[in-house]
Amino acid sequence: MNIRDLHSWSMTPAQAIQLQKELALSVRLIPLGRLPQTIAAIDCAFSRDKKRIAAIAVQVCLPELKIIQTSEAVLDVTFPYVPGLLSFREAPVCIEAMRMIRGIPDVVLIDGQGIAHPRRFGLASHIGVWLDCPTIGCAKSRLIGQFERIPVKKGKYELLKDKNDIIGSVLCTRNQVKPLFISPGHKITLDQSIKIVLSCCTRYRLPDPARLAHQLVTQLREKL
DNA sequence: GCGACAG
DNA sequence: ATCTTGTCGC
Repeated sequence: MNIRDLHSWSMTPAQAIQLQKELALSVRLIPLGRLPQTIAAIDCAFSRDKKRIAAIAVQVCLPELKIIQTSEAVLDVTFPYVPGLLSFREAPVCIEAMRMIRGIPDVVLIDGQGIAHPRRFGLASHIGVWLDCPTIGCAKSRLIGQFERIPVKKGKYELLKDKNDIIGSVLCTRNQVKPLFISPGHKITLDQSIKIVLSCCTRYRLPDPARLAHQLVTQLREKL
């Protein structure tokens, strides 16, 4: 897919925080126009020496969830891991992997938070704004937000709130298994995000596309 | 000051 | 994320 640069990735954590506040203004939680026919998922892994980061993008079709194409990218790590600033570490390689994808998927699943973030601009939102396409944050654990009780029945969920905002949901994707933290990243609503993630869940905690991307990037990791 | 803290 | 063995349950 064609992608244009929005900004440099070289900056200090303090500058990164300021940039997130500015870019968060361009996040649009508008409903997805039509039912998604193709969905992509991206996952990252680090080289053994932790100096390089790799990403795999997997595109599948719905509702079959069959792989249409995959792509990969490897870059040098240039930013430390700081809670709240994950995109400055992982977004560059994720974007590069998406650049190698032919066509444009209807929605992209990201391993991290969407707006369920201190400045409402998690990894999924950053990638969504950069690519100007719908993204869903699909995290395995919580960054911020409160919720009532942990759902344990597949398909059930609790709203994730921060102050007076509903920033996402705690979604059970498989019976009796630790829930996922779903939040819209860009150009999609929370309700649609939940439904789409569930439409990708067959027999595992992670939605199939995300699981596939994780398996593939883990293999790629060994060849680094 | 103390704990929490995506990947 | 990464390291790291066995073990409980469907």
